[in-house]
Amino acid sequence: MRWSKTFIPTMKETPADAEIPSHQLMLRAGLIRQVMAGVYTYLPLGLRAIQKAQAIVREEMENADAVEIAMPSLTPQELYHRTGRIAAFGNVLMKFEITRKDSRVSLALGPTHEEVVTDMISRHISSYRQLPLTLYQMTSKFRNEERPRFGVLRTSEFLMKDAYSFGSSLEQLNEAYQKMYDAYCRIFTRCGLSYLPVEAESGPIGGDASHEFMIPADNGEDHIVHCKNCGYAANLERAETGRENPEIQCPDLASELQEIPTPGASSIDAVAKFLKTSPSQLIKTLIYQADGKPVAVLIRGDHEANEGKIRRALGAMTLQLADEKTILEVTGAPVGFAGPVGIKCPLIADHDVPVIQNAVAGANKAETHLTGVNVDRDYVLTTTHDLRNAAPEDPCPKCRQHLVSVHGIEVGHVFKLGTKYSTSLEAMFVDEHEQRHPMIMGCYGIGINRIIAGLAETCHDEKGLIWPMTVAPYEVLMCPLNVGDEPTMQLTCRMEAELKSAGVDLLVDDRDARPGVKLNDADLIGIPLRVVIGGKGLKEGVVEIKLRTESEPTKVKLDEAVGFILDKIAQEKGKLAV
RNA sequence: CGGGCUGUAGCGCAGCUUGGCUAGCGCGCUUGACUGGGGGUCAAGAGGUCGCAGGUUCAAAUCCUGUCAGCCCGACCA
Repeated sequence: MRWSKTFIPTMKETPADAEIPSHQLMLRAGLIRQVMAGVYTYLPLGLRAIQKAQAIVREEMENADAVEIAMPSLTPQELYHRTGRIAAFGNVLMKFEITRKDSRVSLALGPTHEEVVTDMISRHISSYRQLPLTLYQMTSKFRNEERPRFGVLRTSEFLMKDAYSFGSSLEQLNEAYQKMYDAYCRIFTRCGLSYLPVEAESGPIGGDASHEFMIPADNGEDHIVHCKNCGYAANLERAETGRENPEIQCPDLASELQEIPTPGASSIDAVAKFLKTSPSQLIKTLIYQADGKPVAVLIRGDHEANEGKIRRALGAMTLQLADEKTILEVTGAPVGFAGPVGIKCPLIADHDVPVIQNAVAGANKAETHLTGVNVDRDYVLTTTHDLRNAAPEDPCPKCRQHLVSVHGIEVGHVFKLGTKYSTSLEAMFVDEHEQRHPMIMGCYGIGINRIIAGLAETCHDEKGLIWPMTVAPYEVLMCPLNVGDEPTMQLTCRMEAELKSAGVDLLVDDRDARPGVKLNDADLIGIPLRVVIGGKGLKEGVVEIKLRTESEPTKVKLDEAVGFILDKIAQEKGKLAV
């Protein structure tokens, strides 16, 4: 391809709206343009990178015995009613109505396709002999993000590879899951991404039922805790913390329970400051409604409550923070002064709460806190639970060494679904004993755009992008420095023909521009191999060949150049081979 | 949905506080000349409903009200 024939609008200056490197560079290098918040057009360079990533994903999916289909973006709302996800998705699902003759049809743009695929399978698979089966597709997904952000990392329309496995047994599910897990590792390695598989919020099956694939990056939205010692990695929300403390009793050194007026101090920080103590000395008492019934959740003041863990500990279906009215009823005080002592609802506490000696807690009385609060004497617990998010100072749950906290961009998620969708959509099979069972499913997603954005975010320098050879929009960029020079262009055309016939993805910068402009653009768009053809080199009978990652070019004799380039490409690809 | 910020040429910005000449600057773009190895020089140009609507005023980019859009923080996110 000739630069003059394609569309690569590079920008010297950074658009003011872009804050994170991937967004800035993808705009400046002419990969994307914004249409509206959370919606982007992919320009030729961006699209080519996407297509390279897709090709790798496709290869690995086929390799893992998944077969490609294409489901529509237009889906009937009725299916989401049947699985209960019309409510679960809420405003995230893009719903609309169309008119056909006299009837109105309720549609939704597919946010993911569990319903559509399961419904289809339920009509065509009825025997254990037809299982297992894994289907996948790469199509646009639609989610009405309340707040799209971070450029192309979180958008309302995005490309996702989604796969669904159907099996007749747990063994089949586990096998499909493992194949996908392995395929994902191969995909991200081949794409040149450094990634971290982390334990994620688990599904109905529990255990190791869900993993997210994260790209460690400062601008990532997800929080991960990672143990450098044993390799344990988990989503912050999922990571286990603390252990049950068997000795729940009042310490000997307990001081007296004392009521202290704390006017205006209702937040943890305010109370700690007011009483000149640290937040870790406080008991945070959160009033929740679990399946509609109030419950007080005790967390150490400097810790963060984890609603998923609380819900599981209570065995509740729904959990939400109580409203002011309920709080007033249960505690007898406005929001901010709840405490475990004398509260009129059940208590549940995190492991780290009863070990606080002479704690500070709300007095269940307006503008008042208690000091010298101790378990056993002042409030009663029979057991404790893991109810909070991991904190960076927590020890690794596996090896007790230090955890580090990092941000990550989620690029993939594998999930053991179980029978949630097959049950509600009646995707049943008959086993060898003529018994009917719901199929056991798994689902597996990859954000294709995030592969590209993640690379842009993590692989760049001050001059621009640095593509890995495998997903680069082009493998080689030829820069004839003076397109008006006859010998330069003769050589360029000859090499162009030879490289093309050797199957090289080639971009030729044939613009009549200053060398500085071309070389700076070359660095910006980050094509991995650059070939400079200029007067200086021609006099010596050489071209200059440089990897984007190298600082100095190699001078290569004209008749050896093509071979040299082919070797380099193979070498670079070899580094990412699996 | 709460909080903050910003809308002036394709991009980056100044002007607004204190209303007043024909709305400016840099980059980019067009034409020509010179130039030709890291965003070159000179010359001549094109390009604007100052986000939109209403109001105040003799007069609005500037003040007021409303509205729309974008960005950031938070809440939310199968």
